[in-house]
Amino acid sequence: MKLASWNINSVRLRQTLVLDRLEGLGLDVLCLQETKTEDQFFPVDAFAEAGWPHIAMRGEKSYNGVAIISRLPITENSYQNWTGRTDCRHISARINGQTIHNFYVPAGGDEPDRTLNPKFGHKLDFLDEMTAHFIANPPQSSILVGDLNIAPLEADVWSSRQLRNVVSHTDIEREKLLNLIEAGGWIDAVRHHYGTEEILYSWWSYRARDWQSSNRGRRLDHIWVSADNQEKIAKIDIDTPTRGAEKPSDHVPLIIELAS
DNA sequence: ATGGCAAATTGAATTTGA
Repeated sequence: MKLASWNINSVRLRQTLVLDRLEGLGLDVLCLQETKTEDQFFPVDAFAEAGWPHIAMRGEKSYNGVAIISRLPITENSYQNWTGRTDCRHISARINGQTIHNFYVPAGGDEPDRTLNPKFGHKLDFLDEMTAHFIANPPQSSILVGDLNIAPLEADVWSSRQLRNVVSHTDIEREKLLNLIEAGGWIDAVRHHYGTEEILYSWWSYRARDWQSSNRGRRLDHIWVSADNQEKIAKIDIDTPTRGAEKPSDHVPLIIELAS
């Protein structure tokens, strides 16, 4: 099974980009985050015509929104309202015997202090709930993907020292994400494939004059697999060139090929 | 350690992203 995860930053604005970049890759499943549209406006016909007729989505106006788009039938799907909100940050689907979780973890605002910044508290609570959930429900034949908005390792950011107090790379976030992987029973498939030293990014800010030459990236997007899937990881790709497309998303697609 | 940007909404300015 071949699966991609991509924070698309508006699926309606970039539906042509998605189809252009991903058609021809032989993808079975495409997981999108930040679709930024209500379900009634999701471009389902365009995906169906391109060969992905099965869609499980959860969107709202303006913000957030996730979708699992599949060539293969979706046998069941569900979602959870994490931290008691209905803000469309999670959907899961069962496809070809695998349970696929697609997450958009809160960005967390600017100030890394939950007493000053409720958004940071929301992010930490979200991670705590995810951890408790997967401890109580250990994943099996499962894949977890998404924009988790945390770059946990030194080699996940352009400067660990300069980003140590910047939301996405603070100690508490890094600890919570690594604990979620460990205690939650997940394998970081990207790091399993590339090792912990190689510098890897999945996001580059829109604000850089030249994203490529400044190259101040962060690995905020992730693909994890349950332990029973570890030996099936056949290939991992981070599609960096997509950041250089016309009207790009600030995130690039991550692709995993899992042997069946 | 940001920030030079971007998208969606509501109506040129605001919110959010990270």
